[in-house]
This record gives sequence, structure tokens and C-alpha cells, in this order.
Amino acid sequence: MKTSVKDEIRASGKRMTRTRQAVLGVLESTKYPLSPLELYACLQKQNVAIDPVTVYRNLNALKTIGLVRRIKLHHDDQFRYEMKEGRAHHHHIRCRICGKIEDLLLCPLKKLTSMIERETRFLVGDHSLEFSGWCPKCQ
Amino acid sequence: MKTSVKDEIRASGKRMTRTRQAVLGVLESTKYPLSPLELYACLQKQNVAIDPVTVYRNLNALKTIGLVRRIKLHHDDQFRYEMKEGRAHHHHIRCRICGKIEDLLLCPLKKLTSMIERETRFLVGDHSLEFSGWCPKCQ
DNA sequence: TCACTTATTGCAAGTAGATTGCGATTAGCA
DNA sequence: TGCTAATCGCAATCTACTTGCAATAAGTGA
Ligand SMILES: [Mn+2]
Ligand SMILES: [Mn+2]
Ligand SMILES: [Zn+2]
Ligand SMILES: [Zn+2]
Repeated sequence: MKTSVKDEIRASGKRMTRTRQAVLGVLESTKYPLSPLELYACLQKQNVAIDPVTVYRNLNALKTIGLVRRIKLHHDDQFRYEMKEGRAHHHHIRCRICGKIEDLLLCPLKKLTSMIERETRFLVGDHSLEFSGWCPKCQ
Repeated sequence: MKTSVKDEIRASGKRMTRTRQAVLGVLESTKYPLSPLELYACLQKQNVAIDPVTVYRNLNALKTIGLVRRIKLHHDDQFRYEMKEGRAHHHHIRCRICGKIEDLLLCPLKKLTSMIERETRFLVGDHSLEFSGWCPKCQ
């Protein structure tokens, strides 16, 4: 785990516990957003003794600090979390069959945002964009 | 309620009951996507005797037939339903304070879709795009 | 019009994911 | 090493939604 991450946790008044370290370890080594229970399953495989509730609480804490991002994908009934660290704003595509999720390192919505603000008089905070379909294996 | 709607329901082997008619009535007269329980509240105001479960089941049935569309908005913990009838593919913006939802009658993603298919080798089925921010009243 | 078939309904119970209460544990610091 | 508050595990709770089942009623057609 990167030192900067540990520093940010300490700076926010939170503590670096074994379980929190394990949660961060999994998040950092996974290339797609994980649900709390998927993350819990990973930890069990690594023989990390942890309660599911603790996974939930840690993810919440890390989200509050701003170290992880929580997302909700269409046609997916769980929240998912991914590290913010080093990953720019991006979107996702998810396979309808096997559930595989991949990053889309692009965002076509800068211009559109100001157009929407003009037309709706809303002030836009953020957006979520996500594709679903069939991955190469499942086609 | 439009006759075409009734026809489609009958054509699918389903029946047009009082409750189903009431559910459709609310959906047709509401300009934003409703959650099952919001819809249930509307019906109670109209003194329609109905069980929440029946609202869920009707929305499911109408979705299966293809008369309504089910959507899930970011930062919103319920599904929402809107009539498909006469409404082209579009997206939404939602106020973070009051929850107001408005249609965005645009979609900038046609070109992007083929680009994504080339780059990821996924076959894209659909996408969801949604903005959140602050509505004029809540700014 | 009326009986028959089966879609639909209300009510109760059950799921799944996530949250909360609380007493026990432990990280970080003096 | 001892103190204190953050964190933990466990059980209970919550919310949105689904399912089982017996009662009801929409549509068909004799
Ligand atoms: Mn990602
Ligand atoms: Mn809409
Ligand atoms: Zn797949
Ligand atoms: Zn608002």
C-alpha cells in the first residue's frame, strides 16, 4: 500500500488497522470496482479474519476520506468501490452475461455539461455514464 | 389511457384490471420516472385500494411487455419506472437536494458507442447516462 | 347470460444488501 | 506501559423488493 494512502488516513484522524490494510490491499490490486461482498470473499481466500460488516464500514470510511469512489452500475444490485488513487475520471462497461467490468478511459461529456446547465438551469455536479453489453467471451 | 396500450396488454395475454389501469393512469400523467412506492402513494391519494406488492407486480409485468422502462439513478436507492410510449431514448438529471428529476432529451453517445466496441471488443447493448446537481430552486 | 379457466390480487413471510447498537478490542500516542 | 477513542465482531434492524398461497375476478365461449 502506498505511503500517501496511509498518510491520508492518519491525517483524517482515522487509524490504520490490520483489517483496513487488508481491505485497501484488495482494492489496490483489483482492476475493476468491487462490491463489499466480493471484497469480503477475496479476504476470506487470503485467510484474513474479518466480518462483512467491517468491510462495509471500512469502505464507507474510505469513501468519506475520499480515497475510494462508490459507484452503482445499471442492472447491478450492489454498490461497488474502486480506488481513486491515480485513476482519472472515467466510466465503465459491464457484460450482461458474466458481469465482467472494464474501465472506459474516456469522457465525452465536458461540452454537453455546459449545454445542459444552460438549458435546464440546473447546476451540474457530476454524471454517471455506463455501458452494458456482451464481452468478447460471451458474444 | 390510450387504446394501443390496452391492446398491447391484451395481446401479451395479460388482463386489464382496475388496479393495472390505475397504475398506468399515474404513469401516463407523471412527467418523471416514479418509484414503486411513490406510485403507491399517488394511488392512495386517489383512494385507489391497492397493495404495494401489486404495484411492484404490475410494474414488472408492464416492463416485461415493454410498455414501461425501468431505470436506476445514481445516488438513488430505488428503481424508477416511466412509460416508453412516445418517449424516445433519453437521459435524466436529478437534484441532489430535493430529488427533482428532469428529462434530458438528447444523447451524445452514438459515435462513442462504435468507438467503444472497436476498442473493448465488447458488443454494446445499451448505456445509462445521468447527471446530478442542483436544480434552480435548490442552488 | 353464465360457467370456466387462469391471470391477478392481498396478505404474510422471506431475501439480499446495507446499516446500526453495543460491549469488547486495539491503534496511536503520552 | 497505560490511556482514550477509533474500530471491531456479533446480533439485530432496515429498506427495497420478491415469493407462496389461497381468494378473487377478467376474459372466453357455450
Ligand atoms: Mn473504474
Ligand atoms: Mn424520462
Ligand atoms: Zn462476459
Ligand atoms: Zn432541487
